[in-house]
Amino acid sequence: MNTRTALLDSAELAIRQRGYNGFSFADMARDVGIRKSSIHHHFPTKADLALQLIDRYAAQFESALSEIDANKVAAADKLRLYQGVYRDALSGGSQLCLCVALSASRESLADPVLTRLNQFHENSTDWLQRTFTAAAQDLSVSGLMDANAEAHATLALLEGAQLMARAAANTDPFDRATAAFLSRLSATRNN
Amino acid sequence: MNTRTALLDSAELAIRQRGYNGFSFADMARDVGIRKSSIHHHFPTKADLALQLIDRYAAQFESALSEIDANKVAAADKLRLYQGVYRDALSGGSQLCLCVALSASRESLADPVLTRLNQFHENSTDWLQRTFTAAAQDLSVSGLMDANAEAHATLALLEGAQLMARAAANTDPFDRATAAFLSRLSATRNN
DNA sequence: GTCTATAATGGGATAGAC
DNA sequence: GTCTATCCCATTATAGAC
Repeated sequence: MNTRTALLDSAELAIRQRGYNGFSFADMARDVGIRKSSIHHHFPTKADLALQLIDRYAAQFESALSEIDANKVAAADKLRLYQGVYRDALSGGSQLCLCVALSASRESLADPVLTRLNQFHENSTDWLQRTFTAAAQDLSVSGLMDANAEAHATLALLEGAQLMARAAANTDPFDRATAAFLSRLSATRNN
Repeated sequence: MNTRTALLDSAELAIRQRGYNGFSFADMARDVGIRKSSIHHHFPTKADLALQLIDRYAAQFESALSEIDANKVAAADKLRLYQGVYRDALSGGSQLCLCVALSASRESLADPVLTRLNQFHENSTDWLQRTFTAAAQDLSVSGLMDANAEAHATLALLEGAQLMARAAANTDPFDRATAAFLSRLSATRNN
């Protein structure tokens, strides 16, 4: 495999498991099997690496959302899949999704990284708002409020639930926190 | 003022603004006006300091909840006050409440600190569950689901909303994320 | 209780050979 | 692209004088 890709993979896993401050060039070098000074050839600074990491992640996430949208299913089904993405990312409570991990490490991030992070959050709430607006049409979600409020609440709920589960090193808090949300989604329906 | 108290205050503010890794003995020493080696007289290690900090915080929080309970108001009013605690702690987006800041810095915490943190989360969900159970009696909250699920969802929502707002350095995401929650609470009623 | 002085460690980054 | 060697900095922590 590409050394550059191996470095990105190592960094992403470390950040998701131990946070931005828990990832160091020394650790990555040991992981990949090169010396730490060699990393600077691929990524001049730590901020450069973080920037490319979040860009790669955002692209993957966008494509995951497109895939969800490609299926012509009810809005409730899309929201169920969206919750599943966050639940899967937890890996049983051992890691966060990259965006939550970076949000939690805000104080250590360079400005350009912070900008991309907020862009990521905006893209997420935009997609959620569109989906909740669709739900108001297909009536697949119960107790609907304003779509913008629902979108922000859903993102906060899922990110907060990840944080709780990671603190407890257990999926349980995530499942409890999202149970009420899931129960508002109507049963799957192949329209 | 007590040097010990001044050190705790300085540490708490630093952690809430910049995270657990953004607080150092050097910074505290400058804040308080002593040399950093003198800090070890009051707190042998950084973990000792963190432990005493979270204990102090948990005691303050418990007393705030008792004060909320002391007023014989509807459950919805108590939940509104609870949301207000988290909103006020944000200080316009410049800091988190200590428990969220520590949750976000999980990877750097010593085991005893992590234990207290999870204890704090349990106390919080217990109080919320009792309050949602009361809401099922006084009918002051609309769209009620299972009290345990509501409790975990509310804590995750508030902590996640703080995280979003801190990332954006703005209260706005917090207000949007909690708007739907607030709208479920019936208007104030002096019973 | 506070000071000076000093470990001991680990972090990101650079220069220059190969 | 990767290496060795080195730099510079910040961090927590300790010893011992006052």
